[in-house]
Amino acid sequence: MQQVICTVDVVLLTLQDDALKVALLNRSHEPFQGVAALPGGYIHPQSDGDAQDAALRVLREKTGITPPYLEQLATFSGPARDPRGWSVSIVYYALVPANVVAENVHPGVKLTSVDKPLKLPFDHLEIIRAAVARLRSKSQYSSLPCYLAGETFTLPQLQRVYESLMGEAINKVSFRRKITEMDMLEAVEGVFSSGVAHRPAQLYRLKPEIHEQLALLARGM
Amino acid sequence: MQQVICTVDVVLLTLQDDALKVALLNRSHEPFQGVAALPGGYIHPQSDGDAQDAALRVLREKTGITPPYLEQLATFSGPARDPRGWSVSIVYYALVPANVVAENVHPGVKLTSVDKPLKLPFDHLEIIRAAVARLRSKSQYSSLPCYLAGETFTLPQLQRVYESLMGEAINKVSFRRKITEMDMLEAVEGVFSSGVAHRPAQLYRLKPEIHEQLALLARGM
DNA sequence: TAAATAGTGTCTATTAGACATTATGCT
DNA sequence: AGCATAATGTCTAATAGACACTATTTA
Repeated sequence: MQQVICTVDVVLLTLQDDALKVALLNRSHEPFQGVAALPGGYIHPQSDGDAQDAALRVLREKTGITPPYLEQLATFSGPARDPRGWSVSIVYYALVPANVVAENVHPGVKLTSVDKPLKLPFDHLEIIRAAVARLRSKSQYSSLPCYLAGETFTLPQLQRVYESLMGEAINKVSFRRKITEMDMLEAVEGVFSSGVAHRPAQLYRLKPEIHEQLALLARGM
Repeated sequence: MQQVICTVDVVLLTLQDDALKVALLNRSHEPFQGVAALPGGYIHPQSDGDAQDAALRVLREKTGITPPYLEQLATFSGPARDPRGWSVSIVYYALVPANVVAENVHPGVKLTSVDKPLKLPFDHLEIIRAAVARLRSKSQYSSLPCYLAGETFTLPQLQRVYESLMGEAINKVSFRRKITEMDMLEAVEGVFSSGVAHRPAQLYRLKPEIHEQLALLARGM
């Protein structure tokens, strides 16, 4: 009969100071007790409706966060990735605005730059690299970065999010044409009052019908 | 302790008469014995190096085919998708040229149009829809369709493959510009002699360094 | 040499980016 | 008023598509 260990892991990503951070926490059990790793855990067949439910539960229990966006990344498997034996990890990635992290995150969760050289147990480094690659790839042609920008945001703020993810400046006029083409935002009454000495920008939010969905571009950013 | 059934399923896709077909075979065991379904089976932790190895083994054992392209699609899970209990299926999709199918496929494998209304056990219909959506999506901006076109092919043949997948005509000049931009083909010495009464087309094959990889376009087809 | 399709040159339309101008808040 | 940044208008560059023309094979 089978002896396959079945777990979920979650790559929680957020933007802090224009840099992409991943949430790590010190493991409470063996193997690798005390070592920083991705939040993860066993599937609970008695209570979990599917693997995504398990990922949401694990993320809530371990980090205190319920993410506005969660998507399956891939499944990692093999005999060597976990010292307990042949294992399967169904991995999800979550996008969370910085303020939602700050207000809800459990103490002990560490936000670490994804570009820093990380030492991580299991195949968690490979998993994080895959999640970041997926996010950056989808950011080229979709509304995905909006889920890192918060509940409401201005277009200059959103452009900074896209630029941080892509690692390069975007033409302002082209950016706004693309945002209009995606048809995913609605203006929030009242404007962003920056307190600084210049014209304030209009606030926007994702249209309700877009939540947890993605708007797509025909030809990319 | 856990009671999670861990399996792999494979969506084998091929182009036959310009239509996308999926390989189905009648199940040899319960549940759904005798019913047409995707090739699938248990992971063998003693012998499988990872889930992809299990998918290759299952595909070879059940259909006789070793695919030139195999990629993880997604993992499907939950308590209701399999009557045996809470289950996980790590699903792969394979692209195989029609002639490779014809020359190697086991008797009993049925190729069925993916657009036909299918009655399938488990969540196999949803899985096939996801695989077709992934293939069509990636065909917009990558060399993926080449794996459906055979070992060697002419540019008019390749264009027909792309057009069949996308469901619409492509401008010939633009298509050739995009193929050149992807820089993935090398000419095969000698030309395709169609035997029909017109100018023969140059034969091409994927560059060796592209095999099992994808060439990408900056702005799509 | 006529028919059929391969392959390419070139013009036009569409899309993206550069740059400039106007708008609007604050000090 | 003057500064800073938001928002938009408009010109230019780059890319995509339409169309036509040449090339090469067989009947």
